[in-house]
Amino acid sequence: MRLSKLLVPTLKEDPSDAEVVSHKLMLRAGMIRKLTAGVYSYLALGYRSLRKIEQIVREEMDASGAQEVFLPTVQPAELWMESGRWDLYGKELLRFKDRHGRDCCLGPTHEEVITDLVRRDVRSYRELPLNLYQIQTKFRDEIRPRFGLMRGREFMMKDGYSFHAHEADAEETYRAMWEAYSKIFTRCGLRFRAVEADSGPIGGSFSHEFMVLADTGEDTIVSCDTCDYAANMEKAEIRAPDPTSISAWDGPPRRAKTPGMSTIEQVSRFLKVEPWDLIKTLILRTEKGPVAVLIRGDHELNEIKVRNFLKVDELELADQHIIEEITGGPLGFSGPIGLEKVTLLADHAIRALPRAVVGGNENDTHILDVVPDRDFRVHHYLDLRLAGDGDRCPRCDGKLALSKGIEVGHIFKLGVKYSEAMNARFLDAEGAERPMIMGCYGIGVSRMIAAAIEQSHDKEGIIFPPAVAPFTTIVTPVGAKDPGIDRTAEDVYQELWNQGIDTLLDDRDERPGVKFKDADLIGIPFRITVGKKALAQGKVELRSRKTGETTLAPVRDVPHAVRELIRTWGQG
RNA sequence: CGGGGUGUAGCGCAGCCUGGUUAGCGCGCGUGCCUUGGGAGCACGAGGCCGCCGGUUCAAAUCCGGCCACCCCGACCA
Repeated sequence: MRLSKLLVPTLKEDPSDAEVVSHKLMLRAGMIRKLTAGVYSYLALGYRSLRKIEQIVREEMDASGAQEVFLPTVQPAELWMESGRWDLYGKELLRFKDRHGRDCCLGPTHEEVITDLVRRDVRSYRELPLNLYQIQTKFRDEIRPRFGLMRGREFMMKDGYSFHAHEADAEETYRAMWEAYSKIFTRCGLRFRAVEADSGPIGGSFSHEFMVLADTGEDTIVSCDTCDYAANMEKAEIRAPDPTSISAWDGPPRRAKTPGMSTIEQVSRFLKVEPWDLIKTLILRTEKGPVAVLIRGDHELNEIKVRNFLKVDELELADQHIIEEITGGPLGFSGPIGLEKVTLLADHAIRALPRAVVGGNENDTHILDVVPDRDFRVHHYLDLRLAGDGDRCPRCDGKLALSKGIEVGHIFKLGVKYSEAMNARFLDAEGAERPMIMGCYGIGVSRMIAAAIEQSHDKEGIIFPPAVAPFTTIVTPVGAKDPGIDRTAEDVYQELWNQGIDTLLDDRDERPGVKFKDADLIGIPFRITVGKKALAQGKVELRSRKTGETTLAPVRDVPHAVRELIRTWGQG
């Protein structure tokens, strides 16, 4: 295509309302424009990238045995009431009424619709398994959309759902999706990692997130420096410390006045001890009643772990009334000694404390020289905290390290949550009626563009991997008054298209500097510069956006040379 | 939803505190000359309901009130 005919409104300056690089660069490169908060229009370049990613997703999904369908965006409330999510989903679900006053919503996801579709037409185990997917616009009315395509309200997503007669079959598809996702992200030229994720209260299932590695990512990845264990923050397990060799303190506990000192920082400074000598006593409220959780002073609670152990949905810090009722003391001075009324959970690290400081369950009082299991009794020692740099790997002797990523894919074994709620049943070989076992598999297609840019850019602009670039090459004639240059540029351009390489021709009447800057900004992987000097030898220049390396090639060799560059792109 | 901030030409901004010429600057845009290997130069020019509504005043981009939009931080972390 000819750049002179495309709408590519590049910007020299950063738009004031963009914060992250991918957002700034996509705006500057003329790929997208904002319509309203979290909602973007795709211009030619942005849409080409989007479609390239879609196509890769489509090819790999089809190859994995899934079939593409297209489901409605507007969905009736009844379906959501049936699954129970009409009340649960919250304000992210954009609701409205049609002209007849019927409640409707814009689909933020499609479990209900797909389950409804399948339950109507599938009766027998002979028709299973099924794996259906679509690539479609989703709308989630996020509290605070931000970062451009990274966290929009309207976005493009590939969502897939599978239906099975047996667990084993569901797991096989799960693995197939894992493979397909790995191929997709690899083909897109992304550096990524699949990490274990928490599967929530649905139970017994498992889940993986696919994270694009980027320092600017919003999500934290916990990974082992030795083995291939990797998990997200919620899920990351920590190996318990070895039984301590330090003999416990044999003196009695002492009470100390700590006026107004209720935070870990205040108490440790005041008593001249380290934060890891303290025990935080957290009183939590759940729908099954209050519990107390002990965490070392320098550690942080992982609420998901508590939730999963207790099998509760609601979990929050108790208010001061509950705290006083449970502990007899005010908020900020809770401790495990004498806590008889509640279950007491403790992180593994507590057991290894030889001589700790705890709250006194009395205003302005802490207790020193406390020995766990001697001075108070813990009901369960568990892994209850968030992983940190240097914690021990649960699978090997390695150490855990934290890094940042952008979630671009999530695969999930759903089980029978929706099939049960919505009565999606089949008859098995014995003639018994059973709910279908489901899996669901998502890819944030539009987010992948942003992730690719976050991962790959420089001061000049975007550095697109060839597979997701709006165009693979750009032919840039410089020296406008020379008809030989224009003709050669035209020839190269035609030849590249003839050979199936999508190419942009910068036929604008602009100075070379402008063309170069724009080509770099929009991140076309390879630039073919047609200029006087090289052309005198019958050659053109071939430049890699990524490495900046330039080589000379005879005109007829260009398509071959480009293919070679694409092939070796990832190794540069 | 709580807190903070910003709305002035297509984009980025100044002006506002201390009301008073024709509301400026850079980029971009148009025309012409010139230039042509990393966002050139000169000249001329077009382009503004100063977010919206109301109030104060002889007079409002500027002061006051309300509304709207957008951005940032936070939103069960002792």
